[in-house]
Amino acid sequence: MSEITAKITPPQDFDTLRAAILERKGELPKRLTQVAAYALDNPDEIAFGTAASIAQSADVQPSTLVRFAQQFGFDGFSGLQLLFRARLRERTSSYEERLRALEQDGAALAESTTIFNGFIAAAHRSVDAIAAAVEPDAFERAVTLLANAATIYLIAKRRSYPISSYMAYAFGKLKVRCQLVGTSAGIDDDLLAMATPDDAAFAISFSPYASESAAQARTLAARGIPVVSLTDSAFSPLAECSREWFEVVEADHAGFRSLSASMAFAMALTVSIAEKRRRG
Amino acid sequence: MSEITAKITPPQDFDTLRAAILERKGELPKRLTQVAAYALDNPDEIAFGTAASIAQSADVQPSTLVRFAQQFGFDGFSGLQLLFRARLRERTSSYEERLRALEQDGAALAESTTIFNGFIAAAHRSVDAIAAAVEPDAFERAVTLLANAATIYLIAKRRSYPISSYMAYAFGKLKVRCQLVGTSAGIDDDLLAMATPDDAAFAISFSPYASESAAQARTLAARGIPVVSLTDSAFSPLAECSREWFEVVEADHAGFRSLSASMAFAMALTVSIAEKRRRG
DNA sequence: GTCAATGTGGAATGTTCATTCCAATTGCGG
DNA sequence: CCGCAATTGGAATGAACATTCCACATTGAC
Repeated sequence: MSEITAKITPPQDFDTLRAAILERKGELPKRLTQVAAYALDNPDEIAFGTAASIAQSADVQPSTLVRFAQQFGFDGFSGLQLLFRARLRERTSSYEERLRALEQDGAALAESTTIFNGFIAAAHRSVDAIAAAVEPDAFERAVTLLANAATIYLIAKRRSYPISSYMAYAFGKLKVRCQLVGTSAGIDDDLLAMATPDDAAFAISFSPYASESAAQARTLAARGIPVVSLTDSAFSPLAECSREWFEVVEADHAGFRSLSASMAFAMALTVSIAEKRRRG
Repeated sequence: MSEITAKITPPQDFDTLRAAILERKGELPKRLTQVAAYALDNPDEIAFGTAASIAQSADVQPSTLVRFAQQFGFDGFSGLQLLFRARLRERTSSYEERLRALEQDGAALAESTTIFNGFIAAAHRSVDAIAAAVEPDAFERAVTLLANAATIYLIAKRRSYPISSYMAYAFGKLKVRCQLVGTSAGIDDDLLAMATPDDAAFAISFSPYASESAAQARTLAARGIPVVSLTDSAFSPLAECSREWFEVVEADHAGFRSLSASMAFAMALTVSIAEKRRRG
């Protein structure tokens, strides 16, 4: 009983699999062709369903699904299904695929190159994520709120400080009055004591949240000063005391995050506010 | 044994569930709060994983996941998981709609939305540009140079200051000695006078170039201290006095630039340096 | 028309998984 | 400090599942 089907290595990503299916579609037996057509037409079903449910939809037996997967070098149906799931995960950020292509050369790459590519990919994903997460209406409300403020207080400590410092720089250029809170010790609270309900605040804080930022935001909110915030989780203490808040999930590489997406958001907010003021 | 938990009907869609979780996050026990945070921060994991794998990631027991789901009226964990899957199915289409709206450019859109989309697109382009522009070998050389320095001096003024300030923050966490130059008036030159050829400098400057940054970099270079720089043009005064220099062209929107690509580069450099040191 | 080879359906199997249950622990009110 | 209730961890359970296997059907060759 000589094994004809030499052990082929299965496709590693969805596109390769798709190409392989299309290529062999003609030479496949009837039922397997049926599965092939169904798989390419209903990839989402394959990703989420169970073998039994998919088999029913495609009008074949579960065992046929297994045979189909084995035709393409997988151990069983589950291995093939993983590729369909991965596709769904990465559809938003196709950069994962690009990165994996980069990493395939990876053995020969210097570690610094791997790290660099990782941060580039993370930046892309982060920007995609914030583009999807920010609701235009909420953004517009936040802009209006801040544009109407006499002075905008920018609250940020530690990791988020670079963002607010860039906003302060840009506001300066744009002739929008703002006050950076979070620089050096002590004077912060005195500064904030001067804020009135005619003003507004923009607070930024990422996990692990600096307790002063949250406390300051809460204090301002309690005094009737509207707070807009940028944070990385709905569980942030900032979320609950803000009129409007936005979530930015900076993808990380090896546990470190760049601020790429936050920076883009911050500049969009800054310029939008200035523009709204200019127009009256 | 009177049943207290009257049979509540579970949320029917993801947004409702999300709202319910946020609403009750305060009154939930510790482990369930942990699950709540994990679920909202890693929805994709919930959608695809098995109860066991998710439990491990979230650092709880599988049974806790079931209890969590039951808190919100589901029979078990599987019912809750369905909502996370449905969300993923729908997200793809809504994200594509968003991109289409982005390209249609603005008829009915609020101005802030146009600006926001513009900065998102600019961030994408910038990151692509720097990924293409940075040569791995040069990057590796720069990392080596800076990793060997006793103290790393970070020179940046104005627009580039937020980047160096984030690097300084990260270096602090990573236990890499560095000195931020460019904060307040006067003391800069005194600081730099202490630098020796065992040290190194990383300078950042974008057009219009702050004259002090260029002058400081030149002075250091003349004293035999290696300088690495990040700038936006080959004509930058920094380029000529640097051992290694990198070009980042931040795409702009309406004349304003975010620092998205520079931030990604800076973090890649920072982490690479720390990693190289750690490995000896 | 017969035989062999290939393809197919469906039951049987063994594994993985969600769920349940109970004991141990923690936190809280007295 | 004690006792009770709520919460938690982890093993036990039973259901759902992918996979395998075998009998049967179909196809194509001689």
